[in-house]
Amino acid sequence: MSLALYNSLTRRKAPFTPLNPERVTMYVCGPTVYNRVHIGNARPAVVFDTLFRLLQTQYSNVVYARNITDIDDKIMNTAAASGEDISELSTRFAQAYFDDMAALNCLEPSIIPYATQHIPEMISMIERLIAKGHAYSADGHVLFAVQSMPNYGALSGRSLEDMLAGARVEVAEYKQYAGDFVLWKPSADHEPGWQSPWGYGRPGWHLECSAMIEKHLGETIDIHGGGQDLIFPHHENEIAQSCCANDGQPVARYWLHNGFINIDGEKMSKSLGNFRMVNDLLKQYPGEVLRYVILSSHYRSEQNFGKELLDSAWRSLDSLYGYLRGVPAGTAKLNKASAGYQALLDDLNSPVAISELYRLGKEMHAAEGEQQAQLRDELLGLSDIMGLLQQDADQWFKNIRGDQGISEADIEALIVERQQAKANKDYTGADKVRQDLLDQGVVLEDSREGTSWRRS
RNA sequence: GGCGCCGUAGCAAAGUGGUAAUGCAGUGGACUGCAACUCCGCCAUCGUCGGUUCGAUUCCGACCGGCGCCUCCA
Repeated sequence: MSLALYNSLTRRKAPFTPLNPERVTMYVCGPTVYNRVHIGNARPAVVFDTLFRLLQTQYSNVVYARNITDIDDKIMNTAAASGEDISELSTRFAQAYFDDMAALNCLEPSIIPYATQHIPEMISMIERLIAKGHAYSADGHVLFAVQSMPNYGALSGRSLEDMLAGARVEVAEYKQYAGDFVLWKPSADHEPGWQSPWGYGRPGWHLECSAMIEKHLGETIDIHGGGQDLIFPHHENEIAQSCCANDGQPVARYWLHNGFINIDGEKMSKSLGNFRMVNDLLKQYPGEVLRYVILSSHYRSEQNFGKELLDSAWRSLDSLYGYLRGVPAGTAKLNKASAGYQALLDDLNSPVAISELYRLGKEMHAAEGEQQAQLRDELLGLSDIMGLLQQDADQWFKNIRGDQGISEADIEALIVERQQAKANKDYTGADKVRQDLLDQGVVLEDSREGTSWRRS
């Protein structure tokens, strides 16, 4: 089976065929950098990183771009509130985002374009849209005229009338039509901005993606991804801008959208105060645990994050690493005929692929010698696509869990002490040592070769 | 009001027109000085009610319950 993807535009799953197999292109909407990112931002990063890895098993040249939105009213407000320079603030949080995503085993995208570095391209696109009758300037703004585009609303599946019927926002008086959206807006003197044919101002939110896609990836890309909340208005407007600027050329052929993450059954929101920042979670859980949780459900479904889920994911990963522990290190080797790989090709069915990890792990554990080595390599080949099992198994169990733990030297010393007690048939003493260690999160495992330990 | 999504064991989560993968937890047993690890076994009829069908968790309809989006940046 070859890769099949669910396309939000057609609302169905279809075989993926790139425009140019020699250069497969993917663009994913990255964060607006005005704060630490929350776990909801991590989902698209992990999901599309997995797709990036998967595509690379099929095509030799995959170009993956994920942008940084570094000009935006939210950034301006945050900077104004703290007095920090806007570029310093956005640079700081962009780096924080990179750090967080790296902790989740996300590969670096091929290209990381920044909005502020593409102002000329955006201005040029606006000029084209005006020239072609799709945009107009009014009162220092430039607006996209949605009525000039016949099938505006195709992605989100709504008609202009429907959208306006439910509109709950007052219509600015400079708009010719209530549904028109901003391409360029004026900045006050003290606000960040750039000179343009329409005066000092800054770009509208949607424009950067259209301009950067065109510049770095081309008029029409293969895959465009992002969170479900971006379907409307962001992606709808991106389509409008790019398509109209390029005489009807589609901007993306496959639109992929991941579902939301909720916290304990509720949407993350400021009013509920239930944002889960990736950085905070990383203080309690290895990044791989967060990644495992994200991949343990299908990317299009809603996912509910909670402590129980995270703890259980950690124990689940312990099982997988447990199978690998004691098996000599190997080299990942992808078996393209395997059920796990086929599951990933089927619209990224990571839950099934993960279940195959267990099957392979069990088989490997029961096997010996060359057969075991083969199964190990196959296991690693599959887990590599998902960015899981990226650590040495022994190390996984020795890493300190939580805030702090007893040192390795102290553990070893206590084990020696217990051996002595056992040799003296002082089982009460031996058990006490074990219980003491257990109380500190260390589990002892006796075997013919001696006593080993792990943190739990 | 408009558009759309979801409802599978304690917690998660796949899946299929022919009686439901997998993980965690639980539980019975083997192993162990006792444990841990590991192994063997057990643990669901798929929100409710109708319809279509030889047969539905899977298709259709209704209902109940939960949720998302509906434009200038919450």
